[in-house]
Amino acid sequence: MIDNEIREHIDKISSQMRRQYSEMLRELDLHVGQDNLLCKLWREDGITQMQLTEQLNCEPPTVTNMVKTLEKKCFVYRKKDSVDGRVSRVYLTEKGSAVREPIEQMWCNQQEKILKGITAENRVLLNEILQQMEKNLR
Amino acid sequence: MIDNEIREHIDKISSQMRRQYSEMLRELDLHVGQDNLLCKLWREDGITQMQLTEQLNCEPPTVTNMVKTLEKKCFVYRKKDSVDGRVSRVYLTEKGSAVREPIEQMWCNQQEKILKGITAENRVLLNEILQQMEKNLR
DNA sequence: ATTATTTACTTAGCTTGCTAAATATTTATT
DNA sequence: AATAAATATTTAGCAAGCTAAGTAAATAAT
Repeated sequence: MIDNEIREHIDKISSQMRRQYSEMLRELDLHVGQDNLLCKLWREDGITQMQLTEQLNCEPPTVTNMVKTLEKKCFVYRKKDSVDGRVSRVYLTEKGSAVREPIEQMWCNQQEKILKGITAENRVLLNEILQQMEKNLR
Repeated sequence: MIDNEIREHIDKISSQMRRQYSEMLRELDLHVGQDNLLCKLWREDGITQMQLTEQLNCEPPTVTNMVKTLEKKCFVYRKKDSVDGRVSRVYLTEKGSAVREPIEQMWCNQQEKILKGITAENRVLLNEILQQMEKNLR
């Protein structure tokens, strides 16, 4: 069945991508997934952990742990919100800002690699289909 | 950039799929990923841990741990190979065979869900593109 | 035959990701 | 004002997945 093949392809592509990202990120002393968290801070520095859980689509303890390890490695730091004492805001350090370029370069390379041999029209179509699939999962 | 969108879509789809599988598998007392391991045994019972690492495309310690927890929960059992003393073979228990149907049903439902609204021709095309992408990653 | 290398697996220790339960602060109720 | 409920985060504990380093058995080299 083709539907089954599609599910298996997606499974394999995502796990293989993850593995390759993992390898490349190691050189920057980062773990897979941490690049996505930093990306949210590049877009808006100082967002709350709650906003991170929403944007990363994960659970609060995951953010707590990720931020904690990123803090230990000096990519980010935390500061309590001055108005709401419950809220913890996450900020980039210089080191956290500095890895932006190599990470974006890495993403770019990976995109090129994965889409090699696929025509421009097919990329557009693929994007539409994936958008539909993403919507279907919500 | 559309290439960047595609990468992000794949990221989101796979993590969302994983999350939903996780939820459904909990009812069967299984963790996400364990369904894939069991699947290999349905195809061929009694394969070695080495074969599992190849087929699951993961590292030996991952298989060791997964098999260990699946053994603890009585889905599989291990037996040393009679010829080669290094080799450990993994076998399904009755319980491990019994979850095949609900798991395959779950996969089937998820496939239907994710491909809703995508035409038959587009599914064929999507499958071809994904196949290409998978090859690109090797 | 003995030693060295390869192969299959395990152990220890890490991070992501989860759930369930706890803490602390803020807001809503009474 | 005192109490209850909601919100943001943390802690504890689990499993997947990884790397690096260890064990044990089989094979190759001397």
